[in-house]
Amino acid sequence: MATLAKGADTRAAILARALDLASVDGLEGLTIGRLAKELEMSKSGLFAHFGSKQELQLATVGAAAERFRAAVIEPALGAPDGAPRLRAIADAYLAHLEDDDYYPGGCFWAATSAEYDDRPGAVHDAIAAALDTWLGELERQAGIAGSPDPGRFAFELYSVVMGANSRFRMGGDPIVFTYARDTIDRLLSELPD
Amino acid sequence: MATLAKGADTRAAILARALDLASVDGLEGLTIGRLAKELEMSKSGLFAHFGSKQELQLATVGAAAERFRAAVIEPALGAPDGAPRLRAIADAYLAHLEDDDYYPGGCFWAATSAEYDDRPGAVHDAIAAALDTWLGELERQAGIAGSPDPGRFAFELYSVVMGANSRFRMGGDPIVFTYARDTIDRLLSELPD
DNA sequence: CTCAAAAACGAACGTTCGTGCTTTTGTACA
DNA sequence: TGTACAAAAGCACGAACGTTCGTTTTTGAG
Repeated sequence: MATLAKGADTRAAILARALDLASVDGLEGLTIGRLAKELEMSKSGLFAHFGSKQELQLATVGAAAERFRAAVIEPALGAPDGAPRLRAIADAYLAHLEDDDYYPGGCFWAATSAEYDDRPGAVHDAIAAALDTWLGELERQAGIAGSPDPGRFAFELYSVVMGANSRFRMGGDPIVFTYARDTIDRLLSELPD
Repeated sequence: MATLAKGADTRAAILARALDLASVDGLEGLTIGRLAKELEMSKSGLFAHFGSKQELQLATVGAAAERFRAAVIEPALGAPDGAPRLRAIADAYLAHLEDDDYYPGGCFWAATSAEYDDRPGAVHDAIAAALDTWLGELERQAGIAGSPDPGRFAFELYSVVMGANSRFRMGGDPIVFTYARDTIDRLLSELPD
């Protein structure tokens, strides 16, 4: 009983590769022809799994959300709510930026949110929803941790980890991770008790 | 004597429009055909000004650097070196994000640096150089202001203003500008005397 | 073993991409 | 007024884009 769901497996393989390509070239630069060539299958065969490029893009966003949850959110679920959870999430995020085995093009959300911030449509909405979910979780945990302004806290945390991604991608100097961790230390130390 | 340098004027008009398009669709999404259509001129006529798409992209990056300097750096030159200069730069940056008359797609550098962080080549290098210049100026001013770690200071300042751009573009809630200004207040208040 | 459904394929479509070549237009100066 | 030169246009090209079609291969259930 080698493979139960052959079609679903292929689809998963397509999306895994699509994630890598999109983190480098964006969701517009993600091309059906190139994706098919890399997977050694035909354009039309690949295309049939999604029916349109937009559906492929949406499926890729969904797969990115899954991978992000597995790499960043779930490892942090062992930490207690509040400040420890916030630290665990931030650590997991920064760690997965330093790990080349994840997106070869850095944070998928940094790349695609900058790409789609001005393009209305379903893809924009899907990315915005994923980011809101993440920021909402940061805000929720900041509230539990006793932050006087959880929205502001979540914004600062988001900014510094995204800034580290941006600067590391462009400048290549890993010292930005130290900067980011120091800033996170300070942010967390300002929380009550 | 209506126009002295007709060719140069056309070129400047092309680049001004290219800046707007690129801030929305990126430097890859910037297309010679579309740019020509919007300016009501022929593809080939426009193309002749640059000779290649990459030259157009590089010229656009140069024009973006000029516009950025005019909108953000020069208005801040009236403020004294150090903390006041840093505040003036940050204020000018945030103000020009709120002004729709500048890039309709938000910060040009946020959009294009995310786009090109993994594409090696001359365009990447030009963007990286412009960002390094800006961050270098922040770092220099932080040093003058007496920051114990100017590199870290510059990183934090960069992260928070870029985070404001990113969140405002995607979420649309202008409260992030308040968040950013509060964070900048705190950063500056930590500088000696 | 059969056979229908699912999956993948190959070829072609209309369009747009960047880029080259040739020709027309406009303008400054002799 | 004629000429030289820069600017813009016109036209065509090969390649790649997303998409559609009809066909072939693979697969799992009866």
